[in-house]
Parts: sequence; structure tokens; C-alpha cells
Amino acid sequence: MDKVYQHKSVEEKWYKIWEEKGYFTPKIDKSKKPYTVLLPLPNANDPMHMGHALFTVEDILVRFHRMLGEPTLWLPGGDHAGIETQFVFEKKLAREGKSRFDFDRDTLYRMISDFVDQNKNINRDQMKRLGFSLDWTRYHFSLEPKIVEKVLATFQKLHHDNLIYRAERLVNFCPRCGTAFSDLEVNHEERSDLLYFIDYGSIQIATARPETIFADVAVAVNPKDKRFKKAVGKTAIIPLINKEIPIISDDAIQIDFGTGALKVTPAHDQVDYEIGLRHKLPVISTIDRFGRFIQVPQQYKGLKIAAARKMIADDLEKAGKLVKTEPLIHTVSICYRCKGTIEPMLMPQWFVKTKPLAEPAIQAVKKGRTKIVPAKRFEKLYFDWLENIHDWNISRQIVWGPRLPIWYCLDCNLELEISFIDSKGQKVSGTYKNLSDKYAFEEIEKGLQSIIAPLDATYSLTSGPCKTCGGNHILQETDTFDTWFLSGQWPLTTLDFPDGADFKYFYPTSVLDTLWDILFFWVARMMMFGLYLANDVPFRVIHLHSRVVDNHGQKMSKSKGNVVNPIEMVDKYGADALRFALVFGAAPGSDISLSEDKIRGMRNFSNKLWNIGRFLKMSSSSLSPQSSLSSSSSDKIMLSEFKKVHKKATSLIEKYQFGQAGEIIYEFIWHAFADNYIEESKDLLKENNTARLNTLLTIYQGSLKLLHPFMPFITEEINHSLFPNSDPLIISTW
RNA sequence: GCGCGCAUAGCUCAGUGGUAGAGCGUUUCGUUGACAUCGAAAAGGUCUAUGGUUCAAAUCCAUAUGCGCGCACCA
Repeated sequence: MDKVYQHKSVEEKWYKIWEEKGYFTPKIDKSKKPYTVLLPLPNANDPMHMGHALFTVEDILVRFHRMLGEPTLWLPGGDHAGIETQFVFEKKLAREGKSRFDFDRDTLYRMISDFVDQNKNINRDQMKRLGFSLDWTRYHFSLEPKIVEKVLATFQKLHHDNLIYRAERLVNFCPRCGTAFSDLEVNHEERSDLLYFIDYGSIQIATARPETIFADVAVAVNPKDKRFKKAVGKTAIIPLINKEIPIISDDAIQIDFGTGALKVTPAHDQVDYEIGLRHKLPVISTIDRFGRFIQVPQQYKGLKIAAARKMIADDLEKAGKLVKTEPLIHTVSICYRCKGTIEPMLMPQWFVKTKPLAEPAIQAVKKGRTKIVPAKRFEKLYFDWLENIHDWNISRQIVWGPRLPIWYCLDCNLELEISFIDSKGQKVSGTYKNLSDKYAFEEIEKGLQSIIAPLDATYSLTSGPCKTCGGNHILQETDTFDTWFLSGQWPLTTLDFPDGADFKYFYPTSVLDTLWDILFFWVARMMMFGLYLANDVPFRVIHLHSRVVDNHGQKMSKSKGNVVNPIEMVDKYGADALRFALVFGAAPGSDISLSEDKIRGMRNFSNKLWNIGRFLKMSSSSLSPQSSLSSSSSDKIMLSEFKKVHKKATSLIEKYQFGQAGEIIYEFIWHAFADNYIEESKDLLKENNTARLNTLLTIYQGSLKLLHPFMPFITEEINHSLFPNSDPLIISTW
């Protein structure tokens, strides 16, 4: 054995052996209860970050249960990650001076697909570097035909059960990403803006968005506000266009904000939209899907929002209608992806009715069919969200994802709006009624970018000729599914629901371990889909771990420059050192701070472990083997100490207290075993006390097993070197 | 605004109703049958503050302060 542990060759060698021998692939044995974990599917083309490395927690669980003799499945996968991937790809296009609007959707889709394929295996190979004992024979990608087929079937079932509907709602639209989002994908940010006080003739209003005045349909005041008692029922005048609008009263208005009078703009604000519904007000949109001004006086047409705000504010001032401005600190909605401002926009979208799905998901946790760990912190969050859930907007106006299985007959829906690239490469858009004389259907279909069907459009859930008119001019909906609609069904689709052998054996899975930030996005949705489709929870336990932060408690991010690259650390200190550093001394549910110093410390531990092995190996080569154990009082103390550690570590792992389990094993090996027991043994070994050597070896091998789930490579290598006739640790008995 | 979490050694963090712990750092000593990626030892904390419960609180409760986070339609 080398004087210093050389991780590199050892890690490569053992991963290959484990994988080739099929140790990661469980045998279905109906007499035994399986242990199943699904890997939270990483974005297939994302390089690994520390968040992925934290899946070490899952490898510990999986290796532990495998050693307990349970048929153990840890199932890997890759996510197409709809908007995430398209966003990255569009940035690449932008660097080349192009945009997605330069391509028809089939071409764009193919380009993204190629881009993903080029990078698809990066993450997979990096998982292997960390020693993750994933069953690669069961790897799935979220856009595999078999997976998509099942997802579409779910949509059809939901539709059949009346849980899908299409509606025009004020949705969260990001003009930069060009798509609507669900409520979950919207973040909030505090901003410093101006509050504009504007003269509306008989009344003065205050607004942060003067550019939307042309979309105003009323001015609202609080019914309890004595100042405006007489104004209600009269009219106000929108400046610059001198349009008369009614003054109404509504409880939503805060008396002490601004002037106490709110301009009501239903098309561009959520609160105003609801006021509009209550008072049956019209809706006027003045901003389109690209964030440009429409239906406004000529000089403002086509302007972007920021430019329009400045110009309109200037014009108001010139007209003497801008009374004053005040600084305003308020929160605005921003896109979680590109950080741009979200524009509430009136658009037809596809929704899932979530209340009927949420109720069983709430009950399942209340009744303990699924346990959340740590419960104290996250159960309440889970219930709060599911109890207040809104319907789920599942349609995205991007190409990277499966299109909704909805087909429109153009001849039956002449008002359907189409955008496409014609045979000369020109962008064309308009209603089918206007386009059908000039363009052949085939040309439209070939260059198709997107369609927007009128709200009352008729549609079919299957492709093929129109069932009403028999026509063949059929286009499939261009909206694609929210990524989470696919990943929400991951336990079902990957295990081959409803009839697959894997599904019947491995479902429900044992533990779902993930970072808490996708509790709603992903975990709650899997609960809903699992119960809805399979009538059983997708997992018995939800284990939530926290994020990895730097050694100042700061979140790791590229812009802060504090990112620790896991693969770099593996190269430098070994996968085992990184793995142990990630779990050592970490409490469930709290942030895990990681520094290179800590990883180095754990590398030192692995070297210590190595040298214990080296010492024992040297000792055994000079002594003849003997089967009996020594039995002095210090031996007895040591053996019973080991048993205690074994028992304690077992129960800590069962309670998901990996940090503490790691600590007591570390403490035992380094201090109790090496510093005390080995030192004390040196004289005895000089006197050829083989019984003592046997005791040393027995306890050492036991310790290697305890440590194996945490540090799989080095323990396997030492075990093989010292005990060449015993089983590999990965399949040894705990 | 509502809700949640955290405040323990120089730094990063574990921990428990009953003489304060780890990793890293610091100081001193050490070439002992493996390991200097080591060993022996040491320094360093009124466990945020105040009040309460208790024989006993850093640990439970209340309030305050500071920091972090989640949710929310403040124009």
C-alpha cells in the first residue's frame, strides 16, 4: 500500500467494478420489501453543482439499505427542463445575433434538441465521479417517447374528468421569455420607483404606472372614504386623450395610500382585474405579448414599457396634468428565470383545476401515509400552500417541451391567429381567415411558429381529420406543457405505470429527498398526481435537505464568485472527502456550510483511515493468522465501544441524522481506535500477539462497513486489500 | 402585512432539562514499528438580552433586539 492514499485510480476502478457487476441494479424479489429512491432529476445538460453533490445523502441511504439486504433501487434521470433550457439556448442565439423568432418551431426544436444532446451526459458522468450508486440501466430522459406518451394520457384523463379548462385570465407573462408562467414561477423584488400624482379632472389619482393610463376604464375609491362621497357616480377624465370614465367605489381601495383614488386598469393589473370583474368593467389591453404598446395614440405605438413611461410622464407634465411625484418603495413581480418584470397580461391559457387534486395530498400527509422530515418546519408550509392553491396554468409559449394534445380545425376556426415563416423566409401573422387565400395550408404548417385560438374555438383531443367538417387543415396547439407537469409524474412514468413490473414492485417509493425549494414545484405535484392516477402516495417519506452555502453562510452563486465546484474538489481531494464534508456535522433542515478547508480536513481523515489499514496490513504480514480474538479488559471495552457506535450510527441514519452519524464514526475511528487502541497495541504486536491483531482487524473491518455509505471508494479499496476473500462492501451485510 | 427559521469558542457549525462539543485556525512540545494529510498538550465561550417555569435552563415558555427566508393583489 502507498504511504498516502491515491484516490484517483481507486475511484475509477471501483465505480467500474460496481457498475459492471450489476450491484446498482436490484433484483425483484417478491419475498422482500424493496427500498426505492428517485433521484431529483437534474437538468440533463447542466453541469454539476454542490446542490447535486448533496445527493450524497441519498447515496448514503441507498447504500445503507442495500447492505441491509433490501432490493434497493436508486433511479436516475435527466430533465429537459423546458424554459430553463430554452432560456440558455436563446442566450446562445443572442450571442450569434439571432432570436427564436427567426426560426419556425420545428427547426428551433431540433436545434435545442441537438444542443441538449451534446451536453446530455455531462451531468451523468459527474454523478459517477461522486460514487452515486444509481441504477443506470433504468435511466430516463423526460422527453423519451414512452414518458411523453404517459404524460399525454394523463392530460386526456384530466380533461375527461373535467379538470382541464381553457380560459382567458390575467396571467404572469414575461415579455423577455415570451411565455406565461404559473404563480410559483414569479418572484418578488423590492424596487425604488416613483409614485405619480395625476390630475383626472374631477379627481386626482396616484399611480406607479403612468404609461397604462390609456387602458384605464374607471377610477375607484373606498366606499368609506368621506372625501369622495360625492364623487362616486360622477366621471373622471383621462388626460392626453380626454376620455371620460366612471368613478366607482370598491373595498379593495386603501384610503391612506396616495390620494385614495385608484385608476382601474383591468388588463394590466391583478387587483384592477378583479375590481373590473366585480363591476363588470370593460378590458382594454395596451401592451402586447412583446411588451410593446398598442391601441394607444399614434406617437406611443410600438414603444417598450420603460420608454413609454418616460414619454407619457413628460407629456403629462407638459399638459400640466402631472401634479407631483413622490419616491415609492414597492415590490414588483419578476420572472424567476430572467429577472425581468412580469407583465400581467390577458391571455387564453390552459389550466388544471387543482383543488380536487390538492385535497387528497393534504389528507395523505395528515394521516401519515407520507411523512415529512423534518416535520416541524415543512409540514405547515406544505399544508398552507395546498390549502390555498390556485388553478395551475400549464401552458407555456415556448417550443422546448411536448405540445398539448389539442388539435384545431382551421376551417371550423377561421379566427384562429397564426404566426409562421413563409417559403421566402418572411415572418407572417394574421387570422386564418385572412391568410387562407394567400398561403397554402402546407406552407403555413411547415413554417409554423405559434397559434392563438379564440377562447371559443372548437378542438379535438386526437389528431386526424376534423370530426365536424371532415377537413384536413388541422394544427396542433403550439402551447407546450409546463416542465413540472411532466416531472410531477416522474415516479409514475419512470416506473412504468400502470402495468409495469417496476411499478408494481417499487411503487410507492421509500424516500424522496430534495432541497426544500422545490417542495411546491415538484414534491406537492407528485403527491397530487400519484394519488390521482395510482390512488397511492408516491413516497412514504419526504426528506428535505437544505442548501449548501459558503463558509460565511452565503448562498453560492456565480456573481458572488464563491462557488465551490464539486468536480474540482473531487479531483483535488477525492470523492470520499467531498462526500463526508457535505454531511459531516450538518443538522437536518439547516444550511450546510462548506469550505475547501473542511474538505481538506476530511481528506486528511481518509488518509488516516488508509494508514490504519497500511499499518494493520504490515502487521499481519509478519504474524501468522489466528481465529481467536483477544480478551483483555481493553479489548472488551473496545469491542463494546464499537458495538455502541454501530448501534448509535444505525439509529442516527434511520433518523436521517447523517451529520451526527458521520461524527461519531469519525470520532471512533480516529481517536478511540487509532490514537488509543492501536497505540496501546503496538507493544503487544511486537510480542507476536496474534489474538490482538485479530481483534484489531475485526473492529477495523466493522468500521469500514459503517463508513462505507459515507466514503464508498476508500473503504472498498482497503477492505479488498486487507480482506481479499471477503465480499465487496457494497454488497456486504451491515 | 402574515408566517417561519436562526442567534453557542477567532471562523463555520453540531448539541443536550443536570460538570459546554467538532472541523478549520492559534500556541507549546514531539523524527514513538502506519500516517507531518501525524502525535501529545494548551489557550479560547457569563451558549444575544430581559423576564418566567423548574431543585436545576445554554436547553422549555414569553418579550425584545439583530440576521436570514417563505408567502402576499399595496396602486
